[in-house]
Amino acid sequence: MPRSADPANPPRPDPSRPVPASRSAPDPGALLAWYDRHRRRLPWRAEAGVRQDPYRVFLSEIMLQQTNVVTVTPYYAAFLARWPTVAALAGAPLEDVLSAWAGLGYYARARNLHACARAVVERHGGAFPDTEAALLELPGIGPYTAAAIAAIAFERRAAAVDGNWERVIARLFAVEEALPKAKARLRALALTLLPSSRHGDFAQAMMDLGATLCTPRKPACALCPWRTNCAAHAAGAPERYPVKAAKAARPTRQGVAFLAVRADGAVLVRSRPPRGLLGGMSEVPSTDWIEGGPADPALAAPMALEWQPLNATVGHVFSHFALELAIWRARAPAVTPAPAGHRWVRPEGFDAEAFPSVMRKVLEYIG
DNA sequence: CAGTCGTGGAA
DNA sequence: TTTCCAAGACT
Repeated sequence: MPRSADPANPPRPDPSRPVPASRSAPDPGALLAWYDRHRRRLPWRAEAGVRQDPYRVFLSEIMLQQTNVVTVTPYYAAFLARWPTVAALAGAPLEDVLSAWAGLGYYARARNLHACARAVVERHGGAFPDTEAALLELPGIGPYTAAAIAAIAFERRAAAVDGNWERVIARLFAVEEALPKAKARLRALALTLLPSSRHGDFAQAMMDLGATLCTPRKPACALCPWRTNCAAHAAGAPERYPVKAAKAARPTRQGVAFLAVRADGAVLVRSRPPRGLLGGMSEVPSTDWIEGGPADPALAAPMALEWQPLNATVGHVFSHFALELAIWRARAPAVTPAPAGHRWVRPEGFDAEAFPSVMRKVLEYIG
């Protein structure tokens, strides 16, 4: 391959800059040796040299998407205790899965987790397929997760390129192209790093490296097994990589939540539409959430009661907008029937409901 | 392909 | 307080 895209105008050495010392290619063996000494013990990780149950790899990988280890840990333990096998999870009602997932965020993951378990049972007889391509066909399993399961559970040679890999590779090769456009280039570079054995260990070693040494801020380059192979380190600017595109500003939307409290303490609740924001989750009835707020909130009240605006606002930040939710509260008689599509839920039943975090904040105002 | 889709912790 | 960030997938 030519060094320049333009053969008529080949790049010329810049005399004002010294030619950088050539770096040898990163050796996967060096990373694996580091991993053998420093591998983290995590609840979903098998002992060294032992292949992990594909279901456990699957469950942990879905939960870990865009979510910290510390946050995932208790959810992983609860799911594994309640649904120890993919067949058990497939047999559960979706509402149970959603309520167990409540608080973890990105609720499409819970819907897809459940759909995937059912697909594994129905299409594959309850055993996860053991190739990256077949895994990729399952709901909720994308390029990263397919490669991670294939490598960790089945010892397939696959590049499980996650945010850690991207950061490590961007630094190793000083990739100037900005994410997310750079994803294809980073993946191509990742494929050049793969070892010829220990594929599961290598996938996890890359993640450990990114999580413990090659961190976004203040990377511990002095301890890195690939220190001498790293272009960003050689340039003295590891934190400059990966380059990222600017993010869009986050607008603020307003709404009003209607907190109807029955004489016995029950609260009026409904379920959100099955897809989209907080899809399938439980909620206190509210107006639409829109920039500038609803013109006439009273029109959205779930039933005719004496609604009292509280001097309180619930603030919550979603991934792509912030929400300010005013609280209107009303007391309802003991025998008030629930309007169509709604139900009364007493506080003892809250744990069985799929209340996302924003709704748990609203429910603090029961009074 | 850029927008959608949560949450809580750290700096 | 604000910003960024964490083992991404789907449309």
